[in-house]
Amino acid sequence: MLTIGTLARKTGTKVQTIRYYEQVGLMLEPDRTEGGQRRYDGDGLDRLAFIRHARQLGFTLEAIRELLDLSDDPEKPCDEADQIARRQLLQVEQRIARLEALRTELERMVHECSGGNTADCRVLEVLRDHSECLTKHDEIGA
Amino acid sequence: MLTIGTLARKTGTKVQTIRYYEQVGLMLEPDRTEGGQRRYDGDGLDRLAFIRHARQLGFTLEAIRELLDLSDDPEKPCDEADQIARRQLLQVEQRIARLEALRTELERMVHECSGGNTADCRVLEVLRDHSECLTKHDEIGA
DNA sequence: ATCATAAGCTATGGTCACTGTAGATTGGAG
DNA sequence: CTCCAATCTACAGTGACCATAGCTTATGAT
Repeated sequence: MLTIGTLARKTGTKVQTIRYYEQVGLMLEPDRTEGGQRRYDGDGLDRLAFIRHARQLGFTLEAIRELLDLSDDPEKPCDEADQIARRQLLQVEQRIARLEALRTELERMVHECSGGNTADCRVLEVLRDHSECLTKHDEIGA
Repeated sequence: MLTIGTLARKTGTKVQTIRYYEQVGLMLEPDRTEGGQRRYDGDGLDRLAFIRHARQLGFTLEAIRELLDLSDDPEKPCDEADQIARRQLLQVEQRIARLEALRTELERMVHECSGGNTADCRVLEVLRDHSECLTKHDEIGA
């Protein structure tokens, strides 16, 4: 039986985060000691590892919830899990594309800065005048 | 003189967002009509355009605050603005690197899914067992 | 001059995925 | 039995907004 702290260490998760996952229904309510402290078994560890791994791959908690539901029912067809992963892949690809446009723009800003004073700073100038941009970068929140 | 709604349309910003920028001190308090409605001039428009453009390039509001301060004082040396932009570039590059690792992993998951049922779904399997990963992807929040 | 209504106002709460804090309680080692 | 780290609950805060409620103002039509 693992304390929440041990579980946290084993999975690289903050203790509060585990409690948060329980609160939002991703982690199941574990057994408690007489005094009310959580004690986890192997299943709890597996489930948390699954959640953390999916988070590292950028899945939202909502997507992870779906994946866990699928995972709990081994008879269901695999399509849904596949769909979720494909959606995630698409999102990652879009993010990369947008970030690459930003990188280009930032590189241009930085390389053109010749080190005078802010009155003729290229960085500020580019920010002031969007029309100087070579790339499109229209959405906010990379 | 522009109403907040017109300013919003011209810059592709939500009205509430403009009021939020004012609240956190990024936008200066504009003149008001007798009835208390905000009226903006060209400076307000320029300032908002600057903010939005910087946001599109991924700068945080805190970084934008610094950039605006620099921009307001044309005598200051350019180094600081350059530093901020370089930091931003570095962050963007790191994000791209991490997202590319995720893309690789997700592609592998998706391509190996042969479409049975969830019991032997590769997507779920990979999520269950981190050791199957070929790439490192250790931080959360791409 | 009056009226309708679109657009503005403030204040507050919600989002996502946590993180941090305060103050009380528990568990295990010495 | 005492001590202290670890745990507990409950709540507030983060960033960068977005949405809502309930009210007031500005403007164009009559």
